[in-house]
Amino acid sequence: MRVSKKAATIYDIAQLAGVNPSTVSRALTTPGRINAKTEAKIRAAATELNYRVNPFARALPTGRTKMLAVMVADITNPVFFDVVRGAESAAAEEGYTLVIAESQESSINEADALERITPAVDGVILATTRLDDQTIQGLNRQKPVVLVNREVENVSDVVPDNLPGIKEAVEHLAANGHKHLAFLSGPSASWINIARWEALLKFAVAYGMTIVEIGPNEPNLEAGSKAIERIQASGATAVFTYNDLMGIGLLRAAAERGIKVPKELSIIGFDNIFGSDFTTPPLSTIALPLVQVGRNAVEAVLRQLDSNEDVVPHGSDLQTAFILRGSTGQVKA
Amino acid sequence: MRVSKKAATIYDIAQLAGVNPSTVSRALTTPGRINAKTEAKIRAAATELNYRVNPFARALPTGRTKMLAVMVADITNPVFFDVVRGAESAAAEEGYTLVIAESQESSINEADALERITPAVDGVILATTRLDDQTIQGLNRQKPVVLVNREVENVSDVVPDNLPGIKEAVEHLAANGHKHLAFLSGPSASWINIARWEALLKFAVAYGMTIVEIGPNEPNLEAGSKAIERIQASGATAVFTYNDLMGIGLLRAAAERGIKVPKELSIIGFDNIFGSDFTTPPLSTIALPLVQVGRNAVEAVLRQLDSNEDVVPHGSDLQTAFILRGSTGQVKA
DNA sequence: ATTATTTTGGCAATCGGTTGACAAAACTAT
DNA sequence: ATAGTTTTGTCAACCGATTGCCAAAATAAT
Repeated sequence: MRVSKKAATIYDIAQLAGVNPSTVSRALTTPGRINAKTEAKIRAAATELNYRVNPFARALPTGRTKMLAVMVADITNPVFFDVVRGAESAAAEEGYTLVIAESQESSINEADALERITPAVDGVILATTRLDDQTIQGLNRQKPVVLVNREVENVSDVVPDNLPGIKEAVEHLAANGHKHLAFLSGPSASWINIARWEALLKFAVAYGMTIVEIGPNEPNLEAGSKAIERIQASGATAVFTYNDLMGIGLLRAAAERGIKVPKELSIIGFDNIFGSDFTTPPLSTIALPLVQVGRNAVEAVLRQLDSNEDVVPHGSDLQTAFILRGSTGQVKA
Repeated sequence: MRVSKKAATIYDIAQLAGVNPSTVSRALTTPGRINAKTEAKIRAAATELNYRVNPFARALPTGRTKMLAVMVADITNPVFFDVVRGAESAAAEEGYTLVIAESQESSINEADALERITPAVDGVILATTRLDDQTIQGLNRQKPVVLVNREVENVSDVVPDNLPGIKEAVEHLAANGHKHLAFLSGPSASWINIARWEALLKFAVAYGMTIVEIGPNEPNLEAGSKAIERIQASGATAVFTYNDLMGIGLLRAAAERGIKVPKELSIIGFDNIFGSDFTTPPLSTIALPLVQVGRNAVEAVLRQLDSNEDVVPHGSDLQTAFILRGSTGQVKA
């Protein structure tokens, strides 16, 4: 067994400083409560002993662990990179530590992982959860929950406004002569998938275009590639994919079959993930302010924790935006 | 404040089952210690109350938290995601939870974050740390440490063998008529950077080629792009970049200047990150078995934890491999 | 039937902090 | 100088589990 001269405790400090342990606790946690000189002495002793508060000992009476959980469906999905990054930095600023868990796109794993982690954290951020509304509401009764890209009644969320980005994108296609659109959809249980579809539907109709949904599909490269036949069969000249990963898959499949993008087919993804501009042509996409989403999610959790509000009102000032790159263009003459 | 009917404790179970709390603890943690019938009754009560052990209460007497920390330099660097993924799944299998912290490529942040997290975990995995050897050895005295892609005396590590992949790559270049190589190096403090350079040097010389080091550089896209002039000036016909990110940056800069890859310049990255095959041409690279690296790192930590070994011997059976894609080819006639 | 042995479960101390209640000390005001 | 207030630090209970020790109960052996 690692011997590791075990960490100093407040009792060690108390002895060194010649005061009671509870005085040490007060000096360290409630500045001002204790006489300045005594506090200085205690702080000096703490420094000398290289004291670090034992987070578990503290968590026991207070119930606060200073940890937040982020649940993601797939840790290798680049969408999460930025969300996690934003969350990480916001959490660190407030002295919180992030715990990241992965559900591997399965609601069973997700429930499991959540059960393991929930007791250990002060709040939970669910990014692309597959849980049903009831489960989420139940969880929210135990610990503050914030949803990313999903809305559930009585649960806080951070959902950038879909409409601006989708509107711009549809406008762009209309301006380039497209008449027939397709949406290569993602998991049917995905709230954001439905939200995207509904917004697309609305704008396509508004601009006098037809649109069909092709799916559901797994939200990955492979599913994007495999869909090429159905896309072609649909007669659509432009296709939105549920996410960039699928868009990239589709781009590849098109290249393999000699289908020219954007000449014969325009492709627009969602998310603007890392690497979406590495492709040839670079993928046009509807970008989410992912870093800010992560930050806002942490803030929302902490707000619930600090205040006694049970629910933070829906809605955020975050917006999507269309990023025009090379995978979209004029419809074939 | 969230009311949350507070979680059931072993005392609640004890009352419901009509036994002593310590009996509950034994029944739940030491199967067999308690009469089967009593244990069944206790388990039933636990299930009925939806009991979850409070990890903090448990951690206090045992000192074990069932959590492991993974420290990464940059959470947006795709290299880490596979490592984290591997680590996550290995940890989950053993009932451990991963805590991920980011140093943002700064040794000060890293020391800070480590100080915050170390008391809360049973072991630490350092991926691309910027800490110096002494600090790492000091940390290793407190908690088991496993290094990824770095070696420090008396500290365990997981380092795939560089040589096979580099050898293959250099051979490939030699077979294609290259005579002058360059290595676009990464951070000078990076152990793996030095290891890669030394291996390249060795094989370049062995195959009768010249090689120069160009750097140090930040390990990101931008630094790769900015290096294009120096690469050209060096007269090298093939360049290895410290990582794929830099290789992709270089690829882009080359495209912008009309330099044909691989006709005029061959480029080989390291790591085989997500997206390295999205580029045009797709990037040839030296792949690390990153997922397995993550898994092995967790295993190494747990081995130290379970046994009383203080150090696990260096070396692993993991290897690098050259992945031939489109960014390398025959030297210009 | 009695003693020896093994199981089983309860008691109580412990981990390292936090915090309400309270008394001693210090300070203020009259 | 005395009573009234405020400040400061101590005491002790508590958070929820774990675990060594021990006695009671059950079982086995003679």
